[in-house]
Amino acid sequence: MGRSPSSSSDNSLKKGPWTLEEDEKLIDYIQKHGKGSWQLLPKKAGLNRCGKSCRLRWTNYLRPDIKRGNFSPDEEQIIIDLHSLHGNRWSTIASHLPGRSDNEIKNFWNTNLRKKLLRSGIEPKTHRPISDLNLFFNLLPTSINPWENALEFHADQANQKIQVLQNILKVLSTSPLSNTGANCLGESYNLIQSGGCINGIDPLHLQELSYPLSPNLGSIESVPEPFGTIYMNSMETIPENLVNQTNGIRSTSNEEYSLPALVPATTETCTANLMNSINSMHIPNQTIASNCIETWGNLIDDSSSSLWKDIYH
DNA sequence: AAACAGTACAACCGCCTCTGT
DNA sequence: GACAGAGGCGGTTGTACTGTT
Repeated sequence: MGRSPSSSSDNSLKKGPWTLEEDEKLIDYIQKHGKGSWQLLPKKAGLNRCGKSCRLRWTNYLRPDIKRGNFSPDEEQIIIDLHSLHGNRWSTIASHLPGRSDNEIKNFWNTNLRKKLLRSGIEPKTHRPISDLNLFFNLLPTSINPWENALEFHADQANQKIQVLQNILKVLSTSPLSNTGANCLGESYNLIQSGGCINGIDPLHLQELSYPLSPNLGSIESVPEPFGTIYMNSMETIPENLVNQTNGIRSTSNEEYSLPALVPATTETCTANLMNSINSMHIPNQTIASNCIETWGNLIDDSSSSLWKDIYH
């Protein structure tokens, strides 16, 4: 493969920020003669720049159809979606956003979206949950960083415990998995205990994980397991054998699931809320196997279980 | 007001890919 | 098929700007 001589090899060529005069020369030349060869353009246009520099200046800044200014929420979502699909293929992403250059999108990703995803507990590279909790918590504001607020966090354990259960039940009640009734409860406990999520929601961290939704992530076959997470695109029940092989379930469905607002947790209100949640799941009582109830009872009682340790720590 | 930290973004660099010979 | 030139791409850097202490 051939390689163009580095633009840095000619020290007589100007580098750095473009002046207004240079911009005008470039615009004027291209308007009159078209782009043609970038290699020859600077000489013809009377610019002491390399062709690459001219091309970059034109495509990223000077071309008439360039759109400047803040990215709209729609554009943000498109970028996130496309990034989950194509990775750092900025030019490919830019081709879906008229008026935006690959450079601009790249900068916007690195300075905004990347951090936004990190703060949401999502690894920007993989668009999957951050598996390293230290990394995740380090990204949180210190006011909610459990490492730095250990005492306060500890005091809130009971409240969180109940809240997690509420979230789990809420998620289950809005999940297609709820069709599976008692098995769902039991399996979900196993899944959550292993660090999984239900329907894109991570009950352990009391937050909804919002995923860029890419059609090609829809099938179980097409997605390598990040840390034992299954992606599914159908509303069908997950086969029992498949569930047992994995740690988590995540849906790439477009549906938004909203978690219940955090509530003060007294024993009375929590019990009532839990019972309400269970009742709202439309699971026939007789289908809830006794071992499932026992599992959840043990879960609630056993503060030393690995699940609660995950939450507390 | 000054110093420092964080952010945004234009521009550069080096490698890769495409295309013509 | 091998080679060379040109353009394209993604990663990185430099710097201006803004916010915070």
